[in-house]
Amino acid sequence: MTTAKDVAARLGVSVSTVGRALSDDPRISAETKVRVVQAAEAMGYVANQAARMMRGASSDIVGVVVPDISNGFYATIAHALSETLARNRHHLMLGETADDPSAELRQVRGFVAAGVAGAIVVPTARPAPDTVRLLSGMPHVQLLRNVAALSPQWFGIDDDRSLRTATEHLTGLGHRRIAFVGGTADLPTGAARQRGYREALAATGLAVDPSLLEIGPPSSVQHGRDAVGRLLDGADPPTGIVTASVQATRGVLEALLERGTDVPGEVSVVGFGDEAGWSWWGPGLTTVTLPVEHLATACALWLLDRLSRPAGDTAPFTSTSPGVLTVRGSTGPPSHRPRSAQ
Amino acid sequence: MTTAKDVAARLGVSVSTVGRALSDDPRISAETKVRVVQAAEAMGYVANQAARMMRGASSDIVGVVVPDISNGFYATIAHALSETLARNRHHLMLGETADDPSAELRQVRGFVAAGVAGAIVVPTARPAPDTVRLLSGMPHVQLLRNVAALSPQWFGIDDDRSLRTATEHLTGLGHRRIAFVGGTADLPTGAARQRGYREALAATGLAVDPSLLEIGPPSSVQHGRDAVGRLLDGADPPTGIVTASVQATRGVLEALLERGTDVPGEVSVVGFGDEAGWSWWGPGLTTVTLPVEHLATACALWLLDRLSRPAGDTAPFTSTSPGVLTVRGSTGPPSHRPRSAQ
DNA sequence: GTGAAAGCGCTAACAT
DNA sequence: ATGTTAGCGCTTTCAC
Repeated sequence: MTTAKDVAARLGVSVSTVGRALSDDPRISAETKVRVVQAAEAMGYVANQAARMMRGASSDIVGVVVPDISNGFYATIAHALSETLARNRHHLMLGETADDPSAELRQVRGFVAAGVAGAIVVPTARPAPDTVRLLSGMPHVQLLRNVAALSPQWFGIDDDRSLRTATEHLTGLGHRRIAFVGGTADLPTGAARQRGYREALAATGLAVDPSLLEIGPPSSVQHGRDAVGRLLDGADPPTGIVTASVQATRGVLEALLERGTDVPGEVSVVGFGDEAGWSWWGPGLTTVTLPVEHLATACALWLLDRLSRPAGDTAPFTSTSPGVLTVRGSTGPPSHRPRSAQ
Repeated sequence: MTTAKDVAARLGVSVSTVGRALSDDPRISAETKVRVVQAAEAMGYVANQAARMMRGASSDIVGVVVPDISNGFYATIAHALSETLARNRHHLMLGETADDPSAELRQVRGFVAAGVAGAIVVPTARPAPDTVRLLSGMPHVQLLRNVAALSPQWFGIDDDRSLRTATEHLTGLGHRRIAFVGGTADLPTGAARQRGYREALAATGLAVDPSLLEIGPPSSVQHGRDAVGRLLDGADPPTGIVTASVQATRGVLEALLERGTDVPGEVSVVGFGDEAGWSWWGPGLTTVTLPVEHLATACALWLLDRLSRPAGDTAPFTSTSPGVLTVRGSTGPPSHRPRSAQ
């Protein structure tokens, strides 16, 4: 690996001259600068970041933690982050947690060891104390999920409003038995989405029927699948379903397709997020489209800005963007089948 | 930040004693070890990784370069890599190239600067000379794509056979006008896939009709969309289409849906890869399912093994896995519409 | 305008 | 069994 010393030797100058020329120091003559830059280029010189960091410089690496990169939702986010970071001459270290706090801790430990400049985190429901401590030692932002133990900087979806929008779409169509399929209230996102659902029902004077509340683990396709079975095979099935996570939506869609359920004839469905293929699922999925790319980009830009500032500049900051309802074919008025109750 | 020096000073021993005690050196007395370990713990000492790396220690970071992480295909790969690396106590630095050699170079420069232990690369068609040189300086493997300039270690799909399988499925059903929609032969993968298509046609004694060859940029959804228009609006449209990349498939599916084309009545389609939702696209997409996860896992394991070996152990190694045909509803016998030619 | 030298924190070869 | 010293590659005084 070529070092500054090698470049200096080749040109018959000192290492300090090389260093200064490459950092565009005003004291170096234009001619020398050109010579040095060309030689460095020709020799494939890349400054050793470890050596720089020993001199107190912070790296140009930003750590990013997501639950699961194979989830299209997080893949989109990672892409937006990666692009924004790259455009600003930064690099990305990626860690997956699978929603496991100990995996999260391992990843954050890796960030510290690598000396990342900062971190962007989609945290697990309850990060380990060590995770919290390590993250406190570096600039970081929370993305999507917001846990109180971490920094008060957060970029997220307006989860409450998104689910209210979804649910109101169904109440507006005349539905009165609307099921909710989503994650636990452990996660602030889960709690907010449930709240939106409840608010929308309350606004129409509807009570929440506990048998229509299908609460499962954070990001579980399986839970979505199982919920469909329980709901539609129940004594008094819903005429509408709102889902509250991308994975739950996925499961619900798959299960409905397998059962050959008539959508929206037998049941209307409003999804959460908009993944590849959802527009051509059955009659086309009516869904709450989330501005994930903008969100991720804004988040990355905020962190980059934060990194360029002197330390300690940490005013609480929160940014939420609402989802937008995209109406396709999976929702319609409830059918009036004979019903014992009601 | 407490350093080994601080710990040494507190205990009145030398820095080397501290270093040795913490690395469990057999020459240090048990009693001293305990004292040092306790003091280090109490003072919150964490070894400076940058300093270690300057001493030649390699990091536990593996660089991964993919064209585009928002592409579900690569997201799946990144997930498999991340999981395998994490299980082996390694971390992942992710770079996207967007198939641009200069972006690729920037990412690889980042890897070098960060002192990654090795790299897993899905290379662009023509990596920059600098990219090649930098990668030569570290253990690396090619994934999916295989360019001659880089190391002879490669894990990929048997592209030739996969496309032959896809094409033979259509010839077997009686199709004689089969279009190919895929990327240029610039990329070895593109070339091999075209070859498979040609071989399958040749096996049935069919000539390649240049007007049915829709060759476009590497990973372009748009090209897939445009190709459908040109093919179906042409004078003598095909009765079958095989696609040769995930993105091309995506484009073809979208375009067919928009046109409202009858599949497989008007045209049969065999896809490449199997993304979320393809099973419920129209009549269900018949496609060549690729063993990407196994491939990525094997690739990561190989690199990890390579990293644990003494340097120079670099026998050429190639592993290819074939795709498997999954038959769904998008393929059937050609319909016999009146035709001027033939 | 440029060179020489110190030092960041660590480890390993070389003393005791 | 422990201490001393050199040096990794870089930046940054301090000299000239």
